[in-house]
Amino acid sequence: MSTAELKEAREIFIECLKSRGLRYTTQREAILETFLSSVKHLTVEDLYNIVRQRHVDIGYATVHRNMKFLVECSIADEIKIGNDKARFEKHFGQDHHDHLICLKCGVFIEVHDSTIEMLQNKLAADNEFIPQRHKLEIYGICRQCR
Amino acid sequence: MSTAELKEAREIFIECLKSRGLRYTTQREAILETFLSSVKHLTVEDLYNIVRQRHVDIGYATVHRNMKFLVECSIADEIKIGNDKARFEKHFGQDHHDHLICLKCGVFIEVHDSTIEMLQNKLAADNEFIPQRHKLEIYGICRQCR
DNA sequence: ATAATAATGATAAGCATTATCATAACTTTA
DNA sequence: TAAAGTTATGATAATGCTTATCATTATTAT
Ligand SMILES: [Mn+2]
Ligand SMILES: [Mn+2]
Ligand SMILES: [Zn+2]
Ligand SMILES: [Zn+2]
Repeated sequence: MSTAELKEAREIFIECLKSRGLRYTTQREAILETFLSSVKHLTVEDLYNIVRQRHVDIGYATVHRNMKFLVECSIADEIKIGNDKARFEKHFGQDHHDHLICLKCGVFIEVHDSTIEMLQNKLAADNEFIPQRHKLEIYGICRQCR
Repeated sequence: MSTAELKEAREIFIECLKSRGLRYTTQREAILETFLSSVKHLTVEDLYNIVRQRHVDIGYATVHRNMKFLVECSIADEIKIGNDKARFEKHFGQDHHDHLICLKCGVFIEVHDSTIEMLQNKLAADNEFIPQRHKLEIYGICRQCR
């Protein structure tokens, strides 16, 4: 994530907070920056451990709470697979994509197919259903784990 | 579900049990028949409450355990949405389908598009990924809840 | 400075799922 | 059939993730 992107995300975050009468704290800044500068698809626990390197006394609940809040602000997306811990990835500034998920190593491969997206909308329309979001996950074995 | 289908499912179940040295008990029969004759997408708790009408002393753990086992025997499929309770539907004798899920009333609308399925396989192939199963869920508002 | 408001961090609660285990039921062996 | 061996059941405990609670701290408004 570039400095400019980080700056823009921070502005969105601050704006989202302000609109609800909430404050931009040092914890929130640390969580936002950690999230934006880390690899994708991390859990709250992963992020908590990274944030603590810089912000020793931060609480797990604070990280959890604010990751949920980043989702509300459309800065993060939450990914939930079965009963596993939720994982997070950037939403803001990133194109929509789906995931190929390796059953052996757990890697997430990001993919996109606009024809699939279009056909999904058609399925919804055929059923007089108003789609808001969707989830497409393909589980299998990745190249490395073959 | 027709009588013939029920009979066939029972045979598959018994065969699956036998191959593992397990027994076809009255509880297992009650759970299988309840599952096959009920509407789709019920939770273990739902099924537990229905089975109890006929089999008063059955335990929740037994229903849970055996629904998992029906999945192993490819008689049932488990559907897991977010942190909700798992739901089950028939696998045996039913074509693969995806779901439109209403965010208001929770209804599951079953849909299928073979072009989407084909394009999913292409996505996997392009990434040298061997697909085993997938999950496509479209969340939105159904006709009734409009 | 004082009062009001929100955030934090520790911890408890909630909830679905799964494990444990004593007892019961069933099957095999003698 | 009786005894021994095996599996299933049902009650309940344990687990794991998520979320709620609340006393304390920090920030903002008056
Ligand atoms: Mn992703
Ligand atoms: Mn279905
Ligand atoms: Zn892999
Ligand atoms: Zn609806």
